[in-house]
Amino acid sequence: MNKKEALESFLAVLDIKDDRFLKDLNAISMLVSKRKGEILFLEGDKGEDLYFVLKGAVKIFKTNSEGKEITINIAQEGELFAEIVLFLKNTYPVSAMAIENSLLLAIDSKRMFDKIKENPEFAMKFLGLFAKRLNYLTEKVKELSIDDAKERLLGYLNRRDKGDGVVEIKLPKKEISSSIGVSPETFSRILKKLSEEGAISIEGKVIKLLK
Amino acid sequence: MNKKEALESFLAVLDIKDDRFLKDLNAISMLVSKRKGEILFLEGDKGEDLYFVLKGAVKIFKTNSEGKEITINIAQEGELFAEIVLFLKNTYPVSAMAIENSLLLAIDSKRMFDKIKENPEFAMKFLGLFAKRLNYLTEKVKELSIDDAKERLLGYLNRRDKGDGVVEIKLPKKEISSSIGVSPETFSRILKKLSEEGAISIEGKVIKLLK
DNA sequence: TTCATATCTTGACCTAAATCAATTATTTCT
DNA sequence: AGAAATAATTGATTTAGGTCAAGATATGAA
Repeated sequence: MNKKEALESFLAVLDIKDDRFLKDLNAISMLVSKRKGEILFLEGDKGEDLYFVLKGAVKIFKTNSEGKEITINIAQEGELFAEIVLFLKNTYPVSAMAIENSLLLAIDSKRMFDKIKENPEFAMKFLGLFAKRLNYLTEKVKELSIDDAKERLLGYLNRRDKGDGVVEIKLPKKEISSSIGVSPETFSRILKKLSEEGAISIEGKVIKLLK
Repeated sequence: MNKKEALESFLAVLDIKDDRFLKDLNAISMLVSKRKGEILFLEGDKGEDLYFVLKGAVKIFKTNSEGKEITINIAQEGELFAEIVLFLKNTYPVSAMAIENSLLLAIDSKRMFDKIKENPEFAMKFLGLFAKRLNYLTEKVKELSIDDAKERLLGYLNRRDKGDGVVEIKLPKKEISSSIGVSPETFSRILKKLSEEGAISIEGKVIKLLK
């Protein structure tokens, strides 16, 4: 994938159809590739870039003083992350690690901020994007505090069901378990139990939601 | 408080200093007062208003199928809530209840949306506001999944310490406990334990953070 | 002020899910 | 292909914090 294609897919996600921003965006962004396991930034790092995922997957996570970790989100193809640096200048409030070999578009947040200010169209797109993100996090807060592990796992699967009840597990299970706030052991046990209860069927990396 | 003062304090929070929006905003908003315990809206309700708290406190919460409840946020004087309806049209994704007798400014979201579209200044303010909210929720997700009840309670107190180590508990303890995702019993026990350990001292509604 | 209602505290008990430990599978690298 | 490393499963054990119950305080209405 070349830079032009990258920018086009970024604009497509923002739902901006004409090409007049291509040159502008080209000047404030660059392609970067990261190998699986590479850290992009850690919480507290100074940094100025927001990212758009062209290929691969990046885990956004937080760690506490005891070394425990929670995955806030896994950004995959077509998703933005760290866009918060547009407004909380200077330091990243989360950490990010590539969990697959990934190709990313790194966008300079200061200059992107100016673009947003100059173009109400961008501002509205970002507002819509932030609203979705707020909704996602609100739901996550709810699940983590009042839904049990089984409900959270079913929630995860249901959100990925496109209507046919078939969900392909593309990420390592330990990443999924961390993203629903559950230990890998518990994840494994619940999956087994759901299968025994007849709620799902498991064939390799494909899970079918029954009933 | 009259309508003009209400609008002025709303604009002050948005950090907009001139008065040119006063008339516009007047046309799309109204003062409403709610008694303690009154529901403003429930999750799933159709609704078009976002709110600004002039006086009192409003609990924003979510409930699951088993009737368990988590407080997402308690909006107090000078805070906006339900601003998400600006972008997720039609239905509220959370519920809201006045937990004190409250005076609110209800703002029509459709017409506010148009104002934001017309005035990049508004758009940027809302983006900044959303960014803060995203940060708050991200921190909350982290606390709920990897911090224990004691750390969450200390986090709550520390965020309210303005530097002198003195925190006044203005809200009912059961509201605070729900907002940190803990049962009232556990809340009570941890407070006692912290006091015994010498980490805090409690004098009525005032808690002093020692160390 | 007094009665009624709601909130808070404390104790006893229980349970969901984490942790620890040991295999077993699956990737990845040479 | 084979070895080494990483991920996933399963069992045994522990524990943080929820629930239930009872009593103590506090709040508010008449």
